[in-house]
Amino acid sequence: MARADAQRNRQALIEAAEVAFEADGFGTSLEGVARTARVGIGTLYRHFPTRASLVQAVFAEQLHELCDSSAVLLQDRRPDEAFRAWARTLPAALPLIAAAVETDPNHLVVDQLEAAVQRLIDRGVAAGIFGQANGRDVLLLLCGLMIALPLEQDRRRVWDMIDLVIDGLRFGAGRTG
Amino acid sequence: MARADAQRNRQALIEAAEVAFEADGFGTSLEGVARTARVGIGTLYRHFPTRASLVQAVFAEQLHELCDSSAVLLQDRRPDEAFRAWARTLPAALPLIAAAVETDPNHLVVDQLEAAVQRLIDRGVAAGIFGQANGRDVLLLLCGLMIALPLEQDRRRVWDMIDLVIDGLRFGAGRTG
DNA sequence: GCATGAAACGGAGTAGCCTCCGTTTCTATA
DNA sequence: TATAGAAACGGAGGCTACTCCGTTTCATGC
Repeated sequence: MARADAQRNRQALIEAAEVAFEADGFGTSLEGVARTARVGIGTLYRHFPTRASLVQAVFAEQLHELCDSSAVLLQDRRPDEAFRAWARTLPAALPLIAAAVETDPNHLVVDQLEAAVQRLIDRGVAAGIFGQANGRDVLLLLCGLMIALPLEQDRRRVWDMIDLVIDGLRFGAGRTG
Repeated sequence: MARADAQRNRQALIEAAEVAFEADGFGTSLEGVARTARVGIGTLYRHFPTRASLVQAVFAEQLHELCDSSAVLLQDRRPDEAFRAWARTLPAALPLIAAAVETDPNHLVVDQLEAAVQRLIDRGVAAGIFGQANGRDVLLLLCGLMIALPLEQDRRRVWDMIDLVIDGLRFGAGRTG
C-alpha cells in the first residue's frame, strides 16, 4: 500500500492533468500540471515517468468514473431507468472508451465496463423486472450499436435501440432462475 | 533555384545529421547538429521545420548515394560485374530502403531505384551481354528475394540468387531488339 | 509518545526545443 | 561595377523536459 501523501499527490496530478489536457491538448506543459496540482515537478515524474503514462492514468480515471456512475444512478432510480440513463451516456464516452482500450495493456477496461453493466442487470433481476443476462454480451451489444450508427446526428435512433435492449432484458423477467 | 549559400548549408546540415543520427539515434540534439554544420539553429529550422523532415532528408540523401553508386560501379567494371557488385550492396541497404519508402510521400524512392537498375541493364544490353529487361521487374525481384531470405545468416544463398538473376539477364543477349 | 529509516517530496540545474527579428549576404538589374 | 531589396543567416530568449540529490514526511515497532 502506498503512503497516504503519495496517494493524495497522485490523485491531485491526475485531476490537474485532466483539466489541462481538456484545455490545451495532450501536449500541455507538465510543469503547469505539477503547479496546478501543488506538487513539485520531480513528484510528477516519479508518479508518471512519461507523458504517455499520465495520459493513460487520466483515461483510466475517467473510465472509472463512468463505471462507478452505474452504481450512483442505481441509488435513486428504478433499475431499468438507471440502465437507460447509463446507456445514454455511452455515446459521448465512446472516444474515451476507444482511447482507454488502446492505451490499456490488457483490457482491464473492458472488465470494468462489463462489471458496470452487470451491476445494472443484476439489480433489475433482483427487482424482478429483468431476466438474467450476460454483462459482456449486453456491453458488446451497446458498444456495437453505438459504433455502427453515426450518432449525435441521430440520437433518437440510438435511444430507441437502447430501449429495445431494455425490453429484451425485461422479456425474461417472468422466468425463474 | 535556391541561393548558393542556402544550398551549401542545407547540404552541411544533412551531412552533420547523418553522422549524429548514426551516433546518437534520431533523438539526437538538433542544436548539436547545427553546431557541427557550423550553422545557426535558426538556419536548421528554416531548412527543416521538423525533426522528421530532417530525418527524411537524410534517408533521401543516402538513397541517392546508393542509386548513384550504380553509375560509379559502371565506370570501371563490365556491366554484369557492376550489376553483381551493386546487387550485393542491397541487403545492407534494405532497412534504409524500407525507411525511405515509409517516410517518402509518393514513392519517388522507388523510381530512383528503378532508374539505377535500368542503367545497369541498359549498359549490359549496349555491351551485348544482357537481353532487354524491365528495370522495375528486376528491382522487385531483387528486393523480393532479399526480404524473403533472412540474410546475413545466409549471404551465400543471396549471392547465388543474384547470380541467377544475372544469368537470366544474359539469356536474351543473342536476340535482336 | 518517540525514534528510526524507508519512502516521498521539491526544485534548482542542465540541456534541448522552437520562435522571432535585427543583421548579413546574395544576385539580378541597370 | 554599383545598388537595391529579396533571401537567408544567427543566436538570444522564453519555455519545457527530465534528472539528481539534499530535505521532509510518514508509518512502524518499541
